[in-house]
Amino acid sequence: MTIDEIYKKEEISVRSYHICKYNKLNSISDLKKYYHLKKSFEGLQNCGRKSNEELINICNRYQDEVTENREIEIKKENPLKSIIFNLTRVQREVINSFIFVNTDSLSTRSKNAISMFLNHNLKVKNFAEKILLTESFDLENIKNVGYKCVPELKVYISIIKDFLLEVSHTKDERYLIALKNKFLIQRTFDIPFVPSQILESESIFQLTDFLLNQNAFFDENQTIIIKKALKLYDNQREFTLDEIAEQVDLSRERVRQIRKLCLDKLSNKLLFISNFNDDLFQKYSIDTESSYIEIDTDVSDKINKSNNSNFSIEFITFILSAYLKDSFTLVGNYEDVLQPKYFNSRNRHNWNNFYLVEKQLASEIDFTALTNDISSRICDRIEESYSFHFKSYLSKFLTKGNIDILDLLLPICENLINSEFEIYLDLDENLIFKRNTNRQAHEYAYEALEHLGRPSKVKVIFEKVIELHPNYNTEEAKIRVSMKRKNGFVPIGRKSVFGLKKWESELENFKGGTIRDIVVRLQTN
DNA sequence: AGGCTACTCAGCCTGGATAA
DNA sequence: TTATCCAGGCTGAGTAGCCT
Repeated sequence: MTIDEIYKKEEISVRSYHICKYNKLNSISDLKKYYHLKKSFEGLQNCGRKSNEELINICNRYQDEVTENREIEIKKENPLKSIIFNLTRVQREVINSFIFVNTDSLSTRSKNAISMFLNHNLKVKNFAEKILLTESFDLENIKNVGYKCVPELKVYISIIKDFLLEVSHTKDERYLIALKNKFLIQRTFDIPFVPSQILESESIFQLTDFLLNQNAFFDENQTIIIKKALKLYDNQREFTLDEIAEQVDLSRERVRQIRKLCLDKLSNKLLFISNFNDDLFQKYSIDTESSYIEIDTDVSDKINKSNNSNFSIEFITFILSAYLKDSFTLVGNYEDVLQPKYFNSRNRHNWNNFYLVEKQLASEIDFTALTNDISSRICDRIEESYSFHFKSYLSKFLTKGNIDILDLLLPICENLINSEFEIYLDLDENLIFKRNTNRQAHEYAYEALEHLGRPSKVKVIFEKVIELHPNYNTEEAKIRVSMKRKNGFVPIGRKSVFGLKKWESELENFKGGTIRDIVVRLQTN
């Protein structure tokens, strides 16, 4: 209680009041301290016997309160210390993630300042040691914190302190987690009401949907932009940047920048959902113990149906990757996959899909190098189909040379190349690169002659070509001119008869060449 | 004063689609 | 097969306003 309050209650005289003010004894505890030290107020200027009695009286009257206050002060200090050091692992984790998310939602300036102050260690122990338990702690002394940041950071610290105290009261994990969810959602995103259905179901998809629609992850414009520019929903219309720009009244370029900005932040924002404890296996038969998770239309339908959502397979996979961040790696480029119109495949593979691969397993192989290699092979001109054994090919991309792991990786990689490149292994597990150049006329003629098996007239060869390839659009003249020596043909005589060069060595009694050639040969023999 | 953020603009590049 | 158009990407320069 302050001296002004005492004076207002008319418990002390004007003289005593002035004595207190003049000597900076502004509260009862100040009076008490002074009295405790000097045992009398008479040493103060203007203080006579009457004022002294009055002030001593006040000290005695409010003694209980003072000692109470002191007790509270002691209680406040010591317990917090012991509370923090006695937290269980779950409690610490809960608080850690709370601090992390709260820090992340600060303004850039405050965030940078506070994480610099904490040496980028946002764990509760460090936070408490540097801020809550340091008596001399003063926000304004933190580098880069100015008067604008102070109120924001004050709220930030008090939220964390409140949360810490609340968490310390209970050890029931389920309760803790529900409490954290509610705290987190309400405080982090400033959302006053969270439907209990979301907290109870603990569905990460419902939560994502809710937070997106509440503009919790991004502000209103940003949310509009990512909803239209990213492939978040099933069967959604693709908008051009110009269309979106018109809706949010910004330039096309700015929309692109915001989209990039949000996309870069999206997975970080989604980390929030890992606070939930969703039972993916029971609900959707997603086995989080397996080495590879594939979301097909069946699973996505199931998810959308039970959550009343309409997420695309790609975004569902993305959400899952955030949720399962500790045990799974998201293989695939998120810009490629989530931005339908995005195309940046300068010298690299442009991904169609995401793949959720168990973390350990994913670290064994360089998926990027693998896809880039296949991609560059496909982009090259392939004059002739070729193939090699897939398993030994894969071993080139192992990061730790752990050959034993290949059996586990093979089905994953096979699936990956099927959907990324539409190329398939044959029965002997060979990877086949099919010819990608147009077949030329002479090749058709060659094939036809091989079928005919003996030197034939152009007309016959042409008919054979048409018989073998009814859809091939060509003419007799084109076939005739294509049959050059360099392409492996030999003309025989002057009657438009052609054979294959290779027959000269394979067949007896076969000698190709023009009449002149034949005469020259006979003469030299 | 100087840093940071949000934003715009111009210029140039690329790949895909389509017309010639 | 080649030329052209178009959407979209990247980059650097620059502005305004706010904050420390």
